[in-house]
Amino acid sequence: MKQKEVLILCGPTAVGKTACSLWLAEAVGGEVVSADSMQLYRYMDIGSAKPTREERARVPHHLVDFLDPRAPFSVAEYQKLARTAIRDILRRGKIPVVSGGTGLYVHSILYDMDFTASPGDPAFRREMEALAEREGREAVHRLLAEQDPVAAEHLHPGNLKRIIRCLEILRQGGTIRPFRESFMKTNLYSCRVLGLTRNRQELYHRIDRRVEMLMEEGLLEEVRGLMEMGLTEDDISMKGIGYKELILHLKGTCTLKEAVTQIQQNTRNYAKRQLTWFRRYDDVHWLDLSPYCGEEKEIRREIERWTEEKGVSV
RNA sequence: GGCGACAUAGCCAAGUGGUAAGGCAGAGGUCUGCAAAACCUUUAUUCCCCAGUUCAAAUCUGGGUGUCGCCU
Repeated sequence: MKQKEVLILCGPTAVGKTACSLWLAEAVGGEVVSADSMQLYRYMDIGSAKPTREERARVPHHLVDFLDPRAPFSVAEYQKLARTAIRDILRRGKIPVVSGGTGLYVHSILYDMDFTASPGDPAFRREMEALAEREGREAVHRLLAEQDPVAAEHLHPGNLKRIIRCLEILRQGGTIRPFRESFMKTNLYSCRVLGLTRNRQELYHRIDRRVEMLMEEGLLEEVRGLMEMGLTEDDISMKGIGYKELILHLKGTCTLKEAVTQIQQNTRNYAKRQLTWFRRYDDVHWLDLSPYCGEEKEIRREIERWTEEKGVSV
């Protein structure tokens, strides 16, 4: 049986994923499948640091720039779309290169997560949120403890969102699997993971600089346009860093300078969380980009070396 | 030059005699349907310096240094 090879490229924001994903895809003759929860959306080109039209012309891209920012979306949907895209690419005899910084999205491809059992129930969620509002988060946590003590033990009472999700699953007759059990590798494909990282200080500098560049490219205008389309801070797409802060500024809550500083801060915090997420996988091959300052050829060679080592070829 | 206020962690700060709150940043972590989300843990052997009072001082006293404000 022919092995179904899938390459995964992960790493924090601003580490240099886009450039590397292109080199990687070009090196193996692959196609990029994005695992980024913001680049999904149309009209959000600047703030999500989407690959440019030219970059997308070099290599076919999937799951980028196709979703209306007003549409509801979730991992469950992503998993379905990503697996379909991967299947199609494999069918055409090409190698899928999953590239992205959204840990949960990557996880939904890497691991056997099953979302089909219990769909989301907005009414129930609102009801539970109201309960938490009235009687505190502990009350909701207690509710979970009554129904599934083991799950409750694994969740901190403060983590309302996930407690509600557990209650939702139980209510629909589902069961909550012990947390560690979900870490079984999917046998859908054989995955190889390349993780990009950088010296922390350097990464933070790159982030600060990039946010300034996004502003120069017209992020404020982009956000203004989205607001004119009717988007508000309540839309999922507008929870994205760069969008939520500028909406506040446009609504007069803070100065532009404050908003930009906040974007930089939030992006740095986000990058740290991404690293935390990806570090827990022990089968990641880490590539530290810091030593190659400005030496793109060197990085490209490193990536090619990795694909050769792994015996990946078209 | 005179008068006054202030000096506590990288930053903002609470604390007026009883053994250094809190927030932010930083670091580490959690993760099965909003994940660029949500949540958790952690960070000052010491309060500008020196001397004194006291069983006990970030807190009181004296001196020094620095910063800010006002006046000439």
